[in-house]
Amino acid sequence: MAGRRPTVYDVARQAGVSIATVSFAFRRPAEVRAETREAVLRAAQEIGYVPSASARGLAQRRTGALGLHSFEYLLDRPQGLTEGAVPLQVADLDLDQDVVSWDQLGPGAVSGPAAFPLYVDEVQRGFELEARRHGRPVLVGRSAESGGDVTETAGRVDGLAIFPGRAAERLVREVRLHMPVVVFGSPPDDDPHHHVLADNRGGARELVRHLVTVHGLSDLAFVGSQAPWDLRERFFGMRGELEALGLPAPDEVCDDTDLVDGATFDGVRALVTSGRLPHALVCGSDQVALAVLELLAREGVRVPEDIAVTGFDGILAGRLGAVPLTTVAQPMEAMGRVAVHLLMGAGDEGGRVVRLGTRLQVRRSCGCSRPPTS
Amino acid sequence: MAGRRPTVYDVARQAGVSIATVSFAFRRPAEVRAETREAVLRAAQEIGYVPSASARGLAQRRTGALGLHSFEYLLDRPQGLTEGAVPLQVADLDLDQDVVSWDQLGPGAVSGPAAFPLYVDEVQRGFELEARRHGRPVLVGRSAESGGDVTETAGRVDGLAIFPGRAAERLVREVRLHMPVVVFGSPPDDDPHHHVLADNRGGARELVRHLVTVHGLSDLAFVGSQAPWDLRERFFGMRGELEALGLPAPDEVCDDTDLVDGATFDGVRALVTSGRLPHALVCGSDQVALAVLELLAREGVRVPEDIAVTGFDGILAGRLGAVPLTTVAQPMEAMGRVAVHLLMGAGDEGGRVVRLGTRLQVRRSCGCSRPPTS
DNA sequence: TTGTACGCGTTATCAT
DNA sequence: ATGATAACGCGTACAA
Repeated sequence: MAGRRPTVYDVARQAGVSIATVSFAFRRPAEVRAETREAVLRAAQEIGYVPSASARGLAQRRTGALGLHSFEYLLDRPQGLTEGAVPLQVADLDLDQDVVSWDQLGPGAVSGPAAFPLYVDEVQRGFELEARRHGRPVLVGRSAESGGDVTETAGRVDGLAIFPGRAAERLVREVRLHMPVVVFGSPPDDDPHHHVLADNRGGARELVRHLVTVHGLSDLAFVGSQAPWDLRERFFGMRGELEALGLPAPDEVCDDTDLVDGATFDGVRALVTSGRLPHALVCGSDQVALAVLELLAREGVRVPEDIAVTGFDGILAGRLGAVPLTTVAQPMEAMGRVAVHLLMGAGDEGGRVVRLGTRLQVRRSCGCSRPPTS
Repeated sequence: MAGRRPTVYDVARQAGVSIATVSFAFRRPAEVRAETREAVLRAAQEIGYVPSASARGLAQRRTGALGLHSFEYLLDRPQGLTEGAVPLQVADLDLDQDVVSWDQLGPGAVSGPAAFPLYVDEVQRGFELEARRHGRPVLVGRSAESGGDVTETAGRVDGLAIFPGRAAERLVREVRLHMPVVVFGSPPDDDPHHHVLADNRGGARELVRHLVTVHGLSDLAFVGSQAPWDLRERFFGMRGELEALGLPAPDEVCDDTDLVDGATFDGVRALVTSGRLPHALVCGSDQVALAVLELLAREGVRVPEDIAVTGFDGILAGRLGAVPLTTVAQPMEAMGRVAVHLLMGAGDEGGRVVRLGTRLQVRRSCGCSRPPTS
């Protein structure tokens, strides 16, 4: 199994031909005599020859793969955002036993439904499916927030899609890659990249309209950091719709918690303690909303009876809790597919901006008892 | 953005040094004078230099990446197994609009919860997380059942994990790759590969014990193709436990439907039509069980009142249906992590076999009303 | 149809 | 500390 990997030279020698013939036998089978081709393929099979993508990529100046790189900050949390279970440490296991029992694995044996699949994962699925349709392997790279190793991923692919994460927007703008690049959910600047994003403002407006006109709620508060561009957009959308409906709109978010380690939600806590709850907490993302739901449950605040809570994204976890989450769904799989489509599009130089529509997903947390759509 | 990718030569010229110095500046920063290093890095940044993984891989004889290849047969089904919604066709979209509305995207806008994440996806997540921990990018390759392009993936990585899928077991046994290989859920043959699998027999036995001793069910029928090795193991486990409990065990499965296009479940249908239902349908996998649940619902058979139904795997979709599925959970994330661990293990030549324990997941479909565990 | 020879961009081994 | 140069394995133009 180990040992040096066989090369065309080995195959050529084995088959009694030249390396060019070996290459031809693989790349243009039609242009080589049948029996030579057979001999070559058999020789290759026998010695376990696998063409080196490195050498091929070098010769052709293209790797053939597409890349997806995400800057993540909270990964590797088996049970979800707020519960801090420790991920499985494989090195600590004794793998030589007959059976490694479930109990030895601990909570990291399976990915908790609150931790997977998140937004990134669902977009990634679309990316993988569309790449497969084009016969392209996908290289998945992930790095900690603002880590510089995008280049590690970029060096391996012909085109790259990037999740800028929470604070890496600037980094992305400065990156100057000589290949097509798609950036998800970041501001459509005058950079040379393609942008794929959801209609954040439109989605937020539709959500607010629902809360106001269907449920008669008027005092809405926004929860979520304003650092990421897309969350800012959602806040603006909320304000815009409130104003359009002739209601007062808050100037500031009521809580700018970012979902880093030990998210405290001081703003929300303050509201709860003061006893002066708004009618609804409009959260910047599902992950924020789920954490807020957990907090409220601990504090004895009932949702939706005492207060409505909404999210944004449409991740699966929002359906699973005790209180199913009303949210604005993004077309996540579609976003991944569109990214691949753009990366494969040869001619189009410039940075195209593709904005995809959202869909209001009404569930229980806004006060709807029998949701029209699941 | 386009144009030739800059190389070390370009950087060298720009910085007024030799290519060796450029290489050193990146790889052994300590061994180069501070100001030259600065100059080099600045030059690289300016012209957008990204090291070519192909060239590096060629020179070092290793790519640095790990691969995960799956042979799949049913992919790209946005809404799940039995409903045949068409996946999104990106090419048909007009991406130049202001906003591409949700309705134009159709059902393929998001991955249906019955289609994602499936078994493979959850294992893949563990694989990605563990690979990230080791600083390794992951190459995801997928091919249609029995497609030969494993080599496409293998040529790009230093180690490869393979899902042999439903019928590609033989293919995997014949593959002779000169790198560490992990095979998921296939028989631990005398091949040179590592094997990572769940305790299929043990899990099935625990499940059957529950059905018999807790619910008093004695007439159990197995549903699922016996082509895949792991499903055979589960059937054997069921028979073994029945015999151990002094009950008659069926010689054959009652339905050997494989989940290919238009899975018909003739065996199950026959049972329903005949009106002589067994006490329980023990399904070979969650996906089979979910399809069976759907079929029974259409036929007006109530679960668990008229018949119990169980699955195997523990995928998320099993929790989401109208009748939450009792199943045997595999430690999917852990399996992916262990695979990476084995691939990174340098010395160990031979094929190790790691068998991970399962856990009975009791929900409603077996007749339990208040499940002890969720 | 098949063989020879060069280039792809990087690393690493020498000299200097 | 830095520069010249030889691999690395494959594709391909060109020669035979």
